[in-house]
Formats: sequence, structure tokens, C-alpha cells
Amino acid sequence: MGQTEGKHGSILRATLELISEHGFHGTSMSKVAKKAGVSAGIIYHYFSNKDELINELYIGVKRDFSEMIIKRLDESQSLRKQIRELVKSTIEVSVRRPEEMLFMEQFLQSPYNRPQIQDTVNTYYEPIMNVFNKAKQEQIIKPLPDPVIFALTLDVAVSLAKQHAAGSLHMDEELIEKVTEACWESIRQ
Amino acid sequence: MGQTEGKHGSILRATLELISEHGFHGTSMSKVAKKAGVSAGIIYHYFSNKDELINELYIGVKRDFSEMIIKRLDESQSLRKQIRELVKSTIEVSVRRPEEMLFMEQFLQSPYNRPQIQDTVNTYYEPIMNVFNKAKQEQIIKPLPDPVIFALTLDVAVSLAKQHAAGSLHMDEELIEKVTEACWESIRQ
Amino acid sequence: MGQTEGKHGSILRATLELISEHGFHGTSMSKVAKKAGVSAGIIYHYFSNKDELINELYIGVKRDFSEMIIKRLDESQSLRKQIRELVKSTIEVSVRRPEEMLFMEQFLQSPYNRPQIQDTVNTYYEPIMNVFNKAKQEQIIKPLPDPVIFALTLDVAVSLAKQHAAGSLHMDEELIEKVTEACWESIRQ
Amino acid sequence: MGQTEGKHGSILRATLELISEHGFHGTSMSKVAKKAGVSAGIIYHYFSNKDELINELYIGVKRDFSEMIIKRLDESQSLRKQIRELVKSTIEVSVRRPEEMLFMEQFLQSPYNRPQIQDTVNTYYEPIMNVFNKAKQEQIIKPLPDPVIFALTLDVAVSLAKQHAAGSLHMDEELIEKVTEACWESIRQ
DNA sequence: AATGAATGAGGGTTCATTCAT
DNA sequence: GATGAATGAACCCTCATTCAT
Repeated sequence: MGQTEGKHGSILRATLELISEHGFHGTSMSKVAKKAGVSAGIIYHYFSNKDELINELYIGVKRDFSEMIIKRLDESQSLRKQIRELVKSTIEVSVRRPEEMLFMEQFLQSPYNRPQIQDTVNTYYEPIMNVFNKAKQEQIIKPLPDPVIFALTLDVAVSLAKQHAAGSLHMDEELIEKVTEACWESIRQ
Repeated sequence: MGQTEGKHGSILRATLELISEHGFHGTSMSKVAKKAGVSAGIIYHYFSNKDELINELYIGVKRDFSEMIIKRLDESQSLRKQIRELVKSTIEVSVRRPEEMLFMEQFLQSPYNRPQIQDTVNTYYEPIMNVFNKAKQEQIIKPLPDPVIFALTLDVAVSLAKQHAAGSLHMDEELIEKVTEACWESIRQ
Repeated sequence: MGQTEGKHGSILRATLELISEHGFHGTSMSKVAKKAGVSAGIIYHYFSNKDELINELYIGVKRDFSEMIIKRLDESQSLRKQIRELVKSTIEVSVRRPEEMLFMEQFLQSPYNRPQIQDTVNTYYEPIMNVFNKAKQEQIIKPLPDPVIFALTLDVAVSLAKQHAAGSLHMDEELIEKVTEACWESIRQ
Repeated sequence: MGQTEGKHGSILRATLELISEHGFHGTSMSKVAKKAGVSAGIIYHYFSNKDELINELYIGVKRDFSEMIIKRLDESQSLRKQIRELVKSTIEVSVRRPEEMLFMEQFLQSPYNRPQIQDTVNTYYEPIMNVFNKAKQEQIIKPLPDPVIFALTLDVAVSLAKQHAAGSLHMDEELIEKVTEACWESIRQ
């Protein structure tokens, strides 16, 4: 792993794994170094400090997630189908990548989360926002504020993926379909 | 504050405020002591260690929340009305008590959260669970697993309260009504 | 126990038991209070501080031991018999009272042990010293300095009792007899 | 001192000096750091915690002592001479290295002393045990249990060195010779 | 005489960060 | 680029002692 992605990547990956498993509290720079197979000092060559390491990780993970979800969008389809696809993709991606998902959830509740970071990250989600906004304009879904639309769809998706990761719920294809339907019904006009 | 509730209460309150504002990482026992207006040592007279302090705080807050929500239930009303009331109450309580809400959200993502704690806490929510389960039996709402029903209703409520607290959304009475309606439509049969 | 000996005695006894079992490090004033069944504060009514508590305990135990040993002396017997009796008594008393013995051994190696304490305590052992000194004058035993004579007899006795308490050696009557003989042979003229 | 032996050695030496002078209670990690001329944190780079630091120190000192004593053994000599040499060496080494000797005595009476440590340390003393055991087999000394033989010889030696270090006895060459003779007579057949 | 809440210094230990090599 | 020894502040917690009641 360390060979193909370089030290920069090894450090990010080690940080991700440690935080997703042991939380921010249990993730010291020296543990990151050990897990990444590098010296403690070299981390500061690639990242100016712990804050930047974690912020960069968060932004990268967020971009990866948005890309994976956007990649599945098919603009030739109806907005209704596109929105349902967004919900489904979010669940599936979050279930398939539990470490990244758990890390993002922890980040949101941590002091590392600053408004400026969210501003950066939100730009990645603009294509997704656009789908919802178009649907709002065409009066296909309810005229609710963006954060509410998100809470009713994508936040629900992540919430379920978290329970799947915790083992308290098994998200199979059938259940994903049903949940997607439920989310859709909450926002449809 | 310290005068009316005693040191035990001052310590819990100081802990709540610090964690809701600066997170677990930024909440040291000495800061708790300073904020509570007591010496560092006396905390260990009331709580055997930091874990117990935080667990006791969490359990207490969780009980308060469940009581405030359950208090509003009126069993003489239709299950549909009761469920909508549950969603509304959860939003309103979470909006009215942002510190407690943020603390609980942080707790869930922290290493302090252990299964045994959730077992304890879940008993407080049984009356709420019962409403949903009766509605499922009477085929008023969809036959989805409990965690899914929760994700589509109460989790959405907290998610919105969090955005309200962050200032990225203003939850007024009208919006609460609309959201309640949306949540209801996601689970209705 | 607490009833018959009073608080003063309960505190001393609790201190003895705690130190013999857990050492000085593991013996806090609050543990002493709990074990003695008294409040932490009252200890300072009977003893001005921890040092005095421990010193008083040491001096008392030392006096008890010396008395038990001296009580068995029979001045009508030969000096040879008297000296053998001293060794035997020391072993037997130390084996029968392991807590006191272990406490004294710990005390000697602790910072509580100050020359002035030993001066006090040595007066209790004067009758014992006198037996050895008379034997030296009558050239029954070797003309070695007092501390050497003690090391070859009473210190050996305590050393064996310590091993007995640790379980690495069982001191029965037969072995005590043999050891007494060995000690005697080391100092006899 | 720190320059020639490195920080690892400075820390061990500082620990030894502090414990021999002020006991375990008076030896905090920060005092060790100050005396060793290092920061408090670096100690944990060389030793995983206080226990390991002290255990490693004890084992090292014990090995040094056993080596110094064993080095003087001459197997070509009679067992009687060898045993007398063991007693003499033990006294001399203990007198020459009072800090190490006092540290070892404190260690034995401390909670750091665990059976496993003694097992490790006892292997260093096997060559010494063998001399006594051969003498027992050849019926040169009494058939007493090993711990008793030790109490009558090596323990006496340490006991005398302790008094020498305390200033209550001066062990010169002539006295060492006499004591060696006395010890020998206590165990000879 | 007696309680036990309260203090605050000090305990062992961890950790982000730096810097000589 | 890379190492890992080194720092020192901060962490959680314990404890002898005091004092209002």
C-alpha cells in the first residue's frame, strides 16, 4: 500500500483507519506514523500540522464520495429517477465505505469542523444540489429549504449506513429500495 | 447557578456547556472545575472518574429529553396524531435545548458511547417505540424495521435541530409543521 | 474491634493491616479511615499527622514485640540457654505476628525511619542487649560489636519469619530448633 | 556522567540515587527527570512506564551484583573456601556499592517486587546456589533448606552492609574476616 | 468529639511539534 | 527527504490536610 500511494497517501490512509476505529481521541500523530510506516517527523513535511492533515483528509474523502455519487447521475433521466438514484447511491456508497463514512461523521461533530471547510466541501455537492433545485423549480418536490431536503434524503441515507456499520440493521438491496421510496415520498410534491 | 443546584449539579452543567461548545477534546477536568467554580479534586468526590461523569450526564440528559417528549403524548388521540406529535416534540425540544442536543450527538460519536449505555437509555424511549409499533401492527405505517422508522422521523428531527443550532436554517413553527408532514408521509402506509 | 479498643486503637490497627498488606504507597489516610470505620477528619484529632500516626504505630509494635520476647527470658537459666531462647522467641513471635513483622520491615526501609525513632525503640531492647553483653563479658560468645551479634541472631530470625510469611519456607518447631542451634554456633566462643 | 552513558543510563542512575536516598515514595518521575538532566517526557521513550524503569533497574543491579560475586569464585578451591569467599564477596560488594544495595533492599519491600521478577533474578544466582548445594551433597554443610542457608550467610552479609551504610558499624577487613568465620560456623556440618 | 466536603499541589503519563543528524 | 530523540505543557487522578458544621 505504502509503495503505490506514497507517504502522503499512507499517512492519510492511516489517519482515516485510526479515526474511524478509535476516534479522534485515540488517534495520536505517533500512532498515525507507526500505522503509516513512516517516522513521526516526516508527517510535518507533508502536512503543516494535525489540523491540516485532518482537514485535507476530510476534504479528500468528501470529494471522493461526491464524485462516486455524481458519477452515477444520468441527466437524460427524469428528475424523479435522478433523485431516487441520489438517495440510493448515497446509501450504497456509505455502506460500501464504512471507514470514510464514520470518519466524516466524527469530523462533523469535532472541533476540526469549521465553516470554511464546509464551504469548500459544499462546492463538490453543487451538481447534486442542482438536481434538487431543478426539481423544486419544476414543482416536482416540495419547496422546502435545501438543508431540509438534505435532511430528509441524504442525511437519512447516512444515518442508515451508520446503523448498518454498527450491526444494528442490515441494509440489503430490498431495504434500500424501500427506504429510497420512503425518502422520495417525504419530499415529493 | 452553583448555589441552587449544588456542586454535583454545577459540575454536570459545566461539563455539558463545555462539551457542547468545545467538544470532548476541548473539555478537560480542570476546565470543568474552573467553569463549575470548584476545585479539580472535588469532582472525584461526586464522580468516580471522567467516564462516569460523562455517562451520568448523558443518561440524565437522555432521560430529560425522553420525559419532555413523552409528557406531550396523548394516548386518547389517533396514532397518526400521536406520531406527528412525537416528531414535532423532538424537533421543538431539540431546538429549545441546543446544548443538550449537541452534547448527545457528540456522545454518540465518542468512545464514551458503549452498548451498555445505550441499553440503559433505550428503556426511556420504550413508550415512544410503543407508539410506532402499535401503528405498525395496525398497518397505519409501513412495516419497516424500527431503526429505519427512527431514521426517517426522530433522526431527521435532530438533524434539523442541529442545523438550526448552527445557524444554517431557521426552524420556525411553520417549517416545523411542514417537516412533520414530510416525515409522516415517508412512513405512512 | 472498634468498640473495645476505641478509635485511637482502630486507626492504628487499620494502618497496620493496610501497610502490611499493601505497603506505604497503597495506604492513604482515607483508606485508613474507611478501614477503621471513622471519618477522615477525626484521625487528626488523635494524631497530628500521618508521620506521627506511623511513628506511634511503629513504636507501639516494637514495644509489644520486645515485651513478648523479654517476657520469656528466665534469668535463672544459663546465658547460653537465655540466648537460645531469645533467638527462638524472636522467630516464634515474628512468625505468629506476620502483619506486625512485615510492617516493621517496611518501616525500616521507609523515609519514616529516622535515627531518633530508633533511639527510642532501642531502649526497649536493652534487657535483650544486656544478655548478650553479659555473655560477651563472660567470654561465652565472641567479642563482636553489638550490631554484628544482632545480625547473626535476631536479624536472621526475622529474615526467616519473612520467608515463612511469603510462603517460600515453612518454619516448624523442628526447623526453629535447628536454626536456633545454627545461630548459636555462629556467635559462641 | 550523562555524556558518557547516554540518557538511558542517566535515567537509571538518577532513579537509583533517588530511591537509595529518599525511598520509592520520594522518587517521582519528574524528580528523576530533573536529576537525570532530561525532560519528563523522554523517560517514556526509554521505559514504557515507571514499573518497567524500576524493574529494569532492579534486574540490572542484581545482575551486576551476582556477576561481581561470581567473578571471584575459584572452582579449583575447596568448597569450604569457596563458600567463605561468597560471604566475603557479598559483604565487600554490598559495602562498596551502598546505593545499589539500599535500592535492592527497598525494592524487596515494595509493591514493585513481583514473583516473576524474582524468578528472573534467581537465575543469576544459580552458580552461587550450586556451590552451596554441592557442599550440602558432600555433607560439608548442614542439610538445611536453601532459604535458611541464605539467611545465615548472604542475608547476614547484606544486613551488615546496611548497618555500615547507616554508620552504625564500620566494616573493616578484620571484621569482615571475623563475620565470614561466624557465618561459616553457623552452617558447617 | 466527629463528620466528610473541599482544597490544591503533586502524582504518572501522553502528545503535538521541533530539530540535529 | 527522512529519522526519531527530545521537549514541555497538559492530561486525569490521588492525597494529606483543613474546616464549617
